[in-house]
Amino acid sequence: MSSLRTLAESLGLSVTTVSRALDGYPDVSRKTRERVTAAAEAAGYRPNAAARRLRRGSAEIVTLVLPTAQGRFNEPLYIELMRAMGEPFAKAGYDLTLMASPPGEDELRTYRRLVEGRRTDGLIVVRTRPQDPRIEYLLGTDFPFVVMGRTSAQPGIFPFVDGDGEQGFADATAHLIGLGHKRIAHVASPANLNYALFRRAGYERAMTAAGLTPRVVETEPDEDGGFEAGRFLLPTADHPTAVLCGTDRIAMGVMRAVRAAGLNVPHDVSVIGHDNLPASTYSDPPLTTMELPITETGARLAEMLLARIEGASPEGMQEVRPLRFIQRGSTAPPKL
Amino acid sequence: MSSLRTLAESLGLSVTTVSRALDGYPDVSRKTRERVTAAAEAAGYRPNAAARRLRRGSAEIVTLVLPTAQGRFNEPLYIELMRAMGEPFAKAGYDLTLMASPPGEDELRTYRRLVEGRRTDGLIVVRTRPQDPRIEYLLGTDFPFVVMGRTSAQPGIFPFVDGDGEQGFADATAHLIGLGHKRIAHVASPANLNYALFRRAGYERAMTAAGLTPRVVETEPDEDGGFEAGRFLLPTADHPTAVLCGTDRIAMGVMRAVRAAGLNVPHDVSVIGHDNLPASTYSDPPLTTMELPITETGARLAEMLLARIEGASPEGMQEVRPLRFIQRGSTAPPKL
DNA sequence: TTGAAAGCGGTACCAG
DNA sequence: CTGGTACCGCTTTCAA
Repeated sequence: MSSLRTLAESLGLSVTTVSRALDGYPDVSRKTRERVTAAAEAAGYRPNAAARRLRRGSAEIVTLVLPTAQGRFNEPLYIELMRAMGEPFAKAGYDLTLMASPPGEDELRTYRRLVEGRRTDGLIVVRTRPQDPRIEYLLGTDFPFVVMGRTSAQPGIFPFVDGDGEQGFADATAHLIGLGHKRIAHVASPANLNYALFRRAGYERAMTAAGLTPRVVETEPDEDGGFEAGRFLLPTADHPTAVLCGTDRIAMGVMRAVRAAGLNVPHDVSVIGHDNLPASTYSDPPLTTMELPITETGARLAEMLLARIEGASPEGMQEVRPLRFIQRGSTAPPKL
Repeated sequence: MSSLRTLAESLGLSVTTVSRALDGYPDVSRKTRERVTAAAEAAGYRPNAAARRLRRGSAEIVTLVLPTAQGRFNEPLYIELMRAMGEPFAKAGYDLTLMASPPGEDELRTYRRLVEGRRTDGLIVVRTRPQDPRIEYLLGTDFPFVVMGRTSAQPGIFPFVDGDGEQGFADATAHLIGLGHKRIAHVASPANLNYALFRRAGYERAMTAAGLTPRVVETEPDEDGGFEAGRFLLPTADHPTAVLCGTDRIAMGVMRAVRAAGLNVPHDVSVIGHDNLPASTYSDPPLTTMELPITETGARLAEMLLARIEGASPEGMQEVRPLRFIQRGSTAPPKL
């Protein structure tokens, strides 16, 4: 309600002076500033965001667009990411908002609206695909954005932070081999999710290096997908003694399939996931898994995006970070 | 980039005409309209959101502020809620955004910024407390908002949709009693969460009605809290044969405590939760639980908020809906 | 059917 | 140190 003008009138000052006093410009007398801030406080004055944006040409907002195909994604992760990024952005004067959008055509339209309507000052892209139309679009503008994850075949340079899924899955595979496993399967997320490619490659590399034959089943990255994959892999006598899963949710499904087949985790079949969901600590048995430490990732992404908004070049803003391996109860040496 | 003015200049028309042509006013010749829309399309014109907002006095945004205390909440639920509300809002021309905020002082400041800076046109409040300062604040303005959940001791009338936790927990208790259970405990969320009060009241009502003695343990509404509560309840010989939990996450922790005590779910101890998390279908055993159907809830809340923004009275916008009971494998008759 | 012009509420340049 | 004033880009009244 209270605008700069009414505030100025009530003080007998000009809007100019009031504006400057509130924005902390140095060229206002201390006494005036104090009077103004007190009055603003008393009147509960907040600048009209739209007016300010129009004038300053900046929305003071950064946006994470979350693709939301039914139940497919790991939502708590993104809320955690929001938490991690919230503070640096707030400190820099930006509101961090999340918009949900079904993937596909509409998603690109959402990006266009945001960018071309200047509804936001920067974007955080998540859930990358190997060749990602959102990133393609953004690279064609010079709009500031950062990516959690990577792409595989994208021309152009952009800031990202990603976990080293290739190395992480190679290490996990080697870990299983070290325990004595030979028949190790990989239940992979669909190849149209970029992380799936890296994780699979790491698994295959480690298997091949050990002279073992990779066996990959591709499935939806949720519990149902894992369950089906498990039902497919387990019935035979020479079933895998260990299953490396693309995500924790897949792993949950696989563990259930193991039980359904009358087998035991980890005694008959070891299971490893990725994401370290809250539920994974409390599954039976607790799930061995790995994760990209999200707090540091978020902080770094925020830093990068703020730098890009300030005009910094994306050069050198590409970071692949090691995954943290979390040993729990779902892995053990194979039965002899 | 392309503004109304540049567009108008390139067409040799006035901004007035171009604006009206694009907004579908009837008083523009068909030929002009076609020329204008084609040119706008070609130039990739999007109206500057800030300018439009300033002029129209509406942000075309509605906001859900998600309180995010570390790990305490059921985030997938809110993403589902966003999905459910997204379409009705989009159809009405509003962007639905989510902002994460740590509860407490800062949260209220967030609300103030949004409301007084006119950064949004409407708010969705979740995770209500019995006497909720956010709702108190909003009731003091005439700003449009809706609530998922209720309060207990709030003066004033506002739109909400909530699950009937009182009846749901009474029914669940009666269900357990029907199975033959007599020693039924309730692991409740803290009393500063409003839903905890209703659920507890329902449990106590059903117990008392059956002539049984209620036994309530209060704990943090997550797996750790459930685990601790379980460890507290289970060691004695006359431990409860059934535990009704305030949330699924509590139930997960309780189930783990049951296993840790060398007991079996549901054979020795039945467990029931609330929320129907994705993980609950895949726990071992799958968790018996209940839920507020979220799609309909979201649709209704969106409808209410749009009506409020249009100036409708909140009168009659209070809905308490029955919970859906989901019978799974974590409940059984008690051992004799 | 079209155009000129007045703002929406701030910010920032310029002058005093 | 303070005030006048020209915008930011769009919508909308009023006049032609």
